[in-house]
Amino acid sequence: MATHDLYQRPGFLLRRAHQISASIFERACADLGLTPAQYGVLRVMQDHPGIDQSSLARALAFDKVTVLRVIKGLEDRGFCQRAVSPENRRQMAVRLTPEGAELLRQASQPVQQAYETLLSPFDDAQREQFMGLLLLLNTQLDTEARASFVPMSPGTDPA
Amino acid sequence: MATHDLYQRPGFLLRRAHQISASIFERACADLGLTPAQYGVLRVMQDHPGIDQSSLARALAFDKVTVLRVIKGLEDRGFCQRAVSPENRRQMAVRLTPEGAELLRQASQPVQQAYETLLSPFDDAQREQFMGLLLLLNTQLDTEARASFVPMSPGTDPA
DNA sequence: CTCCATGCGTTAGTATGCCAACGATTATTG
DNA sequence: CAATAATCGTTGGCATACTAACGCATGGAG
Repeated sequence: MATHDLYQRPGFLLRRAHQISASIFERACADLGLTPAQYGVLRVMQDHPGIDQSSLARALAFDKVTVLRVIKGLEDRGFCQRAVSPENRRQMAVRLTPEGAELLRQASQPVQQAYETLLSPFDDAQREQFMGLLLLLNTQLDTEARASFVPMSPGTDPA
Repeated sequence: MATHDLYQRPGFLLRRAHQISASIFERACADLGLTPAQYGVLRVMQDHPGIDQSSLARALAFDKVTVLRVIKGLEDRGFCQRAVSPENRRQMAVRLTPEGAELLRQASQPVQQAYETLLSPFDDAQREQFMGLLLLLNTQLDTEARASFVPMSPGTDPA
């Protein structure tokens, strides 16, 4: 009878939890005008300067169209640059501008605060449980996507 | 240093888990062309015939604009009807059509299947933990929203 | 009864997330 | 080398999700 109580369905609770999480993040970073997606994209750019857009999308399990739009928005605001890759003319190499790096520095504190707020209903043991279960669900059900992406592989993180 | 590993941030894991959950649901209900949001709206209509759009939105913690568009889409496909409430001309009373009720019957099996797939990485104890933690997070962090809505209150569910 | 605040539905705009399709480029394969 | 397949970026379209603002109806205050 799992279909009876709508509010106890895992899909419903997950959707709502994600909604709350995004809301907390956006409120914490409202001064910077930073959304969770934008933050994720900037973080990957920071760790992998010159990464191409499709690899960036795979790294975050985002759609490449979504990443394209997020990057364009960040570029318009001066936080990153795009240039055709010299190695492969199909690819656009993206990287942070100094302004983008500065934005990430300024975001560090509010992001940490959002993290604390989101997990505030839990004690330490529950936090560990929650993260572990989420990680298990993600790794077990995550077909392809980030599987092919190797973060921190040798030669991928210059500078 | 919680900001260091992007992939271990709860917000990232929640977003990804929600994404996976929605994907599983949509795949299971692909034949019916049913999304999680549409299913939720239909379920509330079933439980509360004649409910107005804003109350429906609060019941699901949806935005009322989102609910409006979902309902219009369902109306276009013949699964629900909208009519100005005789009691309050500001409100639109929505209810299932027989086709909508039939759709919900046909969805019952695939929805159950999606539920099973989503929780398949967990054993029974983990399922209970996971649901409990999600419920705790939602209830603790859910300001207003569904708080004002009383499902199954006397006089709210006419035949 | 009249003014005013509130609530509802709607429109418009922005941001995420998906799929399908296209041209361009690269890799593969015969 | 030439034909084919695969990949990348891009555009367009659809479905969520939010905010802001507006017209309209209702309820309450004076």
